[in-house]
Amino acid sequence: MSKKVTLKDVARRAGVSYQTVSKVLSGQKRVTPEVRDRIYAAVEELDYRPNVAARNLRTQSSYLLGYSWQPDRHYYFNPVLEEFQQSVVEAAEELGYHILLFPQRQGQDLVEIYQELVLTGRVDGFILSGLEYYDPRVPALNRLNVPLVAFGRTDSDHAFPYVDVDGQAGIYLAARHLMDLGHERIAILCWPETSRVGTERLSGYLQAMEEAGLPIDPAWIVRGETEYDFGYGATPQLLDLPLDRRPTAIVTMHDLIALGTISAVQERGLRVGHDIAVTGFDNVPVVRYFRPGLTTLQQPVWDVGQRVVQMLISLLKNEDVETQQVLLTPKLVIRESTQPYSPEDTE
Amino acid sequence: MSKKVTLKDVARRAGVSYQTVSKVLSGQKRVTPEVRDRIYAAVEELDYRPNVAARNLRTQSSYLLGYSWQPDRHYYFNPVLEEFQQSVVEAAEELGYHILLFPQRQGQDLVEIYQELVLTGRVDGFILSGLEYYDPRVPALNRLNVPLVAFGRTDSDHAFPYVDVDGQAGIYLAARHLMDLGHERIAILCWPETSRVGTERLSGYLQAMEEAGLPIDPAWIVRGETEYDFGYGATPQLLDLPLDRRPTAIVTMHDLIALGTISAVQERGLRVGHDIAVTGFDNVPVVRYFRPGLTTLQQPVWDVGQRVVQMLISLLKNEDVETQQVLLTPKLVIRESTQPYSPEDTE
DNA sequence: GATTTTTAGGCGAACGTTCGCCCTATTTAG
DNA sequence: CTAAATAGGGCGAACGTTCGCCTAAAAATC
Repeated sequence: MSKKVTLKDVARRAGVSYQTVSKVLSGQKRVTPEVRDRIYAAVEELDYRPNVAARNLRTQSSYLLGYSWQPDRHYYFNPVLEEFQQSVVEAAEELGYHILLFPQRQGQDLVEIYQELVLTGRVDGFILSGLEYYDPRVPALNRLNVPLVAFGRTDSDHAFPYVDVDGQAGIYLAARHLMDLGHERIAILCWPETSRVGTERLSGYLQAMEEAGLPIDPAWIVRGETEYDFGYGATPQLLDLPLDRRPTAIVTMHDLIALGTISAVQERGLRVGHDIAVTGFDNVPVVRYFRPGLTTLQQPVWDVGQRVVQMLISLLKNEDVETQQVLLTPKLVIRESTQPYSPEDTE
Repeated sequence: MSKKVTLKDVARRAGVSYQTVSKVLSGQKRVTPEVRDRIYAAVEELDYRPNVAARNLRTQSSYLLGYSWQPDRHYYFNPVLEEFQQSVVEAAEELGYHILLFPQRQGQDLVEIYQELVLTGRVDGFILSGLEYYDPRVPALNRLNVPLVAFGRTDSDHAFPYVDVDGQAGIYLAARHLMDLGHERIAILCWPETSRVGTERLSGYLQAMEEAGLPIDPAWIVRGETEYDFGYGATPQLLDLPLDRRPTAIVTMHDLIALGTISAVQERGLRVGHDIAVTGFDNVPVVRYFRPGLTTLQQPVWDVGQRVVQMLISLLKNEDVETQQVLLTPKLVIRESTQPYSPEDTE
């Protein structure tokens, strides 16, 4: 392989100084058309590309955005983050940036890892996802004065730029939809109180119930941590309630919880949809393979990714960003798991 | 934020030249213990980290490995590549490298994209996945003289380093397992002939049948492209065969195909496992939620990722790599979808 | 026609490393 | 006791850009 082509090679061929070539290529200087053409011809003939290491050193930036996600090592299934990542990669490339992936092993000091990447100048900024209450990364990165934009929010102590999907509005939509179908006794399977996302989604349920003037039986709010197993395990105790307290609809935090619930409902011989309506969250691809089709909420994940990157790069360029906090609304996808409530039916 | 700390800052504090600091930190020079301690103390106090842009410029390398995967934009579900990516990220970091992600939009010139990253010095090498017959990336990168290691093989025209899972051995294992259970009429749902992975897996089936001296009815080999829908759609035509030609077991190329098959079998009122045994491939996480449990093949994906990275980095360092072509065997995971063949049963 | 402004392009410096070579003082060998 | 070897550390240069400033010629102004 031939040696690397540099600015000097181009300059020699075009008969100008290499600094002039640099300026012409970056559009910072106008020159006579002849010189311009000579330069571009030389670039073409030599197949010149600027060396990023040199540019990075000079401009003190890496044009790299750090990103990391923490999967459960024994359970790879996260279509939402998968789509988010892909969106982020494309958006970054369009703006001349790339995504640098780094690991976040459990047990290792998170902040340390992020700090290392900043101090070595590896990355210009970070994309965060999977935030929880009091996420240590936000204050740490603020202290290091490094830009970040998150997919998701944390506690409101520190103001920081993010794009998030409004889980409250989502569950509110689901609950309203059920009420429109005539359901009044609506239960919810939700995540532990320590989950910010869960708490927020729950509040959408509470809001919808309150607005509609529907009473909430404390037994209708069940908390759990796993996905399918939680739905499968928690549903029987809802179905065991006296008939006048038994919910006719179950809202869940996630599609997989909903699948567990549906399974439990079916094992009772109840009809999903009519007897017990069920909703999920995320519209994960595999729900396609289950019947009845699951009514669920679709997050505008691709859009989130695009906006996160655009916002982060604006921040890096010191452009002022209009809104630093964006909240997008999920879309209700209605399928067969939610049907009009018809009390005179089976059983 | 204070200014960046450089070698010169450390040197000034330690009372030596900055080049000496560099050499001590990289272990290239021995110095008196006192000087050594002074240097390390200064590093500690100033929290010094070497600047990677400068290092990259000087060493003419980026310590970045390029990786890209082409997902179906409207269908995010690829647990295997998800695990592979995570493995690769961790392995790279352990060896002082990072993964750079870049997009591969359809319709765009693949080779162009890879070339750009090489000529600008953005990456030192590439990790490839999702290879197909005559993959244009392999010869293109060879021509550019840039190291690559692939997860997967392509046609054997160009010898190149790869780590792959032996699909032939995998399907062979599945077929043998079915034979051990007494099955003799075994069908296979496979991918189009244009699929290298599919062709290879099919040959495992052919090998097992031949070794066992079992005849193959041409109707037992069905080809299709989608996943669940293919399994669901193609199975009835197998079940419609005259009883003496009807398969008692169906081997498939993928778990999702198997799920479609199971669904079709169940709709016929046949018992999955006993009447019709079914096997999948990949052991994707969601099979957990289906009953009966699916017998399938688990790829050692994590291991593949580790080896790919180790091999690539060895190549970059010009260390000689013993074996440039590694083939790992998948593990058969036996669940309820394969049971002993018992012909006197139902129907 | 003399002076000022603009234009085209050159030049030096710096970004923060790594690496080879050089020098001096000490140790070892003869 | 002298000559050679070694250890400790310094110094200059280079990696390939970008950026500000400078100069000479051409153009515009009075």
